[in-house]
Amino acid sequence: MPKQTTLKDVAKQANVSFQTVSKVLNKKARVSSETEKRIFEAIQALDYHPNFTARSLRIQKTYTIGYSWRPSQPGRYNPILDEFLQGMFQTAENCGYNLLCFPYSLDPQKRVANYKELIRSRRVDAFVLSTVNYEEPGIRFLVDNQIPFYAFGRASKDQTFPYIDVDGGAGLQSAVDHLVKQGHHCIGALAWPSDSRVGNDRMEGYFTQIQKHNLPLEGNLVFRGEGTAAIGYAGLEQLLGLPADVRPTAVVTMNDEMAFGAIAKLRDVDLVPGKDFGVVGFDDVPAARLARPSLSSIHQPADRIGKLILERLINWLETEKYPEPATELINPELIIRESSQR
Amino acid sequence: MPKQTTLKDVAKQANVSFQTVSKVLNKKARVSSETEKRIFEAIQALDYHPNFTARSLRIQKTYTIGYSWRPSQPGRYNPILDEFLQGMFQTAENCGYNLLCFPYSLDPQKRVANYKELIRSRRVDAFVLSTVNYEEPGIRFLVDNQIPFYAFGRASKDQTFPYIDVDGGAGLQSAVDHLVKQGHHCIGALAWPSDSRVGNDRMEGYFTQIQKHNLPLEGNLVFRGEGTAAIGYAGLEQLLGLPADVRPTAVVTMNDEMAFGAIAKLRDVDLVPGKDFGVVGFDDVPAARLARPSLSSIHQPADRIGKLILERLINWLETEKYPEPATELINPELIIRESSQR
DNA sequence: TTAATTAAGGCGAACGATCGCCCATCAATA
DNA sequence: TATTGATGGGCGATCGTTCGCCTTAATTAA
Repeated sequence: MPKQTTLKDVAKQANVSFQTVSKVLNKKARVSSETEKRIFEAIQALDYHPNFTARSLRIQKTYTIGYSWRPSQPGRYNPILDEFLQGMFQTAENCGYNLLCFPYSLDPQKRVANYKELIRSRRVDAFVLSTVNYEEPGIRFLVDNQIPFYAFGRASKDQTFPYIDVDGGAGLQSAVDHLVKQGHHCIGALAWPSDSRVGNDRMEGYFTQIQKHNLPLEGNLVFRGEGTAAIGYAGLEQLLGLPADVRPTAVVTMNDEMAFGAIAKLRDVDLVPGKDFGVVGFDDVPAARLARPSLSSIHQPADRIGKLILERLINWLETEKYPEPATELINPELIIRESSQR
Repeated sequence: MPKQTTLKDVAKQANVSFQTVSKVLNKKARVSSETEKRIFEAIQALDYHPNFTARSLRIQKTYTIGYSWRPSQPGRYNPILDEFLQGMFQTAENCGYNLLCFPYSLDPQKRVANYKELIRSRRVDAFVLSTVNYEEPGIRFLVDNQIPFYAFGRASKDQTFPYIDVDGGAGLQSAVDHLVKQGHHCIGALAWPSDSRVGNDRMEGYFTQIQKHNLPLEGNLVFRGEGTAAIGYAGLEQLLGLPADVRPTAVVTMNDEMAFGAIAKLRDVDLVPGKDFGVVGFDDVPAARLARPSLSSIHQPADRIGKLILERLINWLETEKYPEPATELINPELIIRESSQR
């Protein structure tokens, strides 16, 4: 590792004090345009890059934001991770910030310890959180200690903190509307277990819109389970087993995997997806577009959300003013494809 | 942001000089067990966490490793990103390191500028690279400037640098072996364009093993295109259109998407995947296990590779000895499922 | 008895930047 | 002539560590 060129080297070359060079770089100096020119030439000639660590120490800011997320289970995958991360990176770089990524512990207490260590050791200025469920001890810790952070997603309603979330409920409303327009009068749902905060937000939109259209809303129109293709398959099997007068002719689902499972079941009983039975997924995974029939699905603009979260968070850090409004909901977009059209 | 507790606070409480506290923490002191106890009690009581920035500045090390990767194209996804990242995070944390992630510019020159800025400003000590194709200017820059880095993947053969890669060729060899065992005597391939380094490494294994088994190896048994389901579909269509005496009864593919496309084609012409025509994918995406028929595929241990790369890189940084051996190949595992069994 | 060694810990300097205060010089004003 | 104000830039202090050298007292070896 070669020795670094420092302010002092530049100063010597330009024949000024090193503090003056610093001031010129930070535009805090009153210097003659002539010396300024000399300084910039020296910087060019020596290929000077300011030492970030030294700057951080003096300024007491790291320009670094911490992020960790729950790893996807083996055999599953996170459909928006890459896009979300890239969105954040972009904004971070534009604003002179960096993202520090660290492992997500499955033990909530250890998670809190992680946040604490990173913030107390001044490795990061703030955090981004995601995969927030109802009770996240990390959130309480951050709020209590007034540590700036933004979440992708809500928690329980009594916890207030800055977040941006996808309005999953609105997404499901538009899905129901769309299916109604396609002529469906009985619409089921393949949902997540009722301890899922994200799932419940989405289902609220389903319930609202079903009622609005005066459609049947019996308990057994909603099948709950984890979001796998197998559960989707089993769920549709059960819905198709209902008596003809209460049997749905379409389903909304909490993710595309369940939707694909449902379509597999339709095939097995010789029903044509779209024509005979409508299916709408959630996430708009790449396979949704490529599948045959292609899958209608609700798309989350992960890239935009990543950018937005970082903009808001950085603005908070720079102005030191708590964001207002602190919470925002982003409308997802229903992408209509073959699986829901007659 | 509350004021930080520093070494001096601890020292005052323990009634020693702050440098002594530092020495105790770094196990570089000879102190009586009694004062040592006092110091640790003070640390506990004040909840002291060493300031990482100050430490970095003094030590001239950041304990931070930079990583950026090519974002997945819209409508596609990176099947091993999450696992690879988590593997790296884990090892990094265990060794007291952190990962700094930054955007990947599509402009190679800007990529080099990015590396340079991060290393010259002393924000990171080293880099991890991935998605390396034949000619990566970033690699030349890092090698020329003797900046420590490890790559996930090889480049052209005349560039020597430390990397770990999946032995894709070995993966394809085992796939061919497996298909031969299933009784196939003519095996095609759905490959990537021939400017893909990763693709060519894999195909080499195919060619080798086809020759070893004395199977036909005509040019038109290999169909090339980007790794999408549509290309897989089109590719298989062409292979099935060959005269009966040179028509393959199985294919290996460069990724699972192409394999799924191929299976879709088989369905359309009423061939039963596995029984009538063998298909082996690559990547072992989650959907491979869940699809019907389930897809045989070649699995890359991304988690293990992430861990390994960081172990090697950190070892290099700590010992300051160029890794030996500098390059390693990891055998992927062929997961046999329905799509390749009769 | 004296010199040499060891234990325990103090202290100044340095890492590379930023910040605020100070001091010349010179022209304009009272 | 003395005062004011602006311009251009120097300089000490500081952020929180670590490192190496030094001091003092006690212990051991010669």
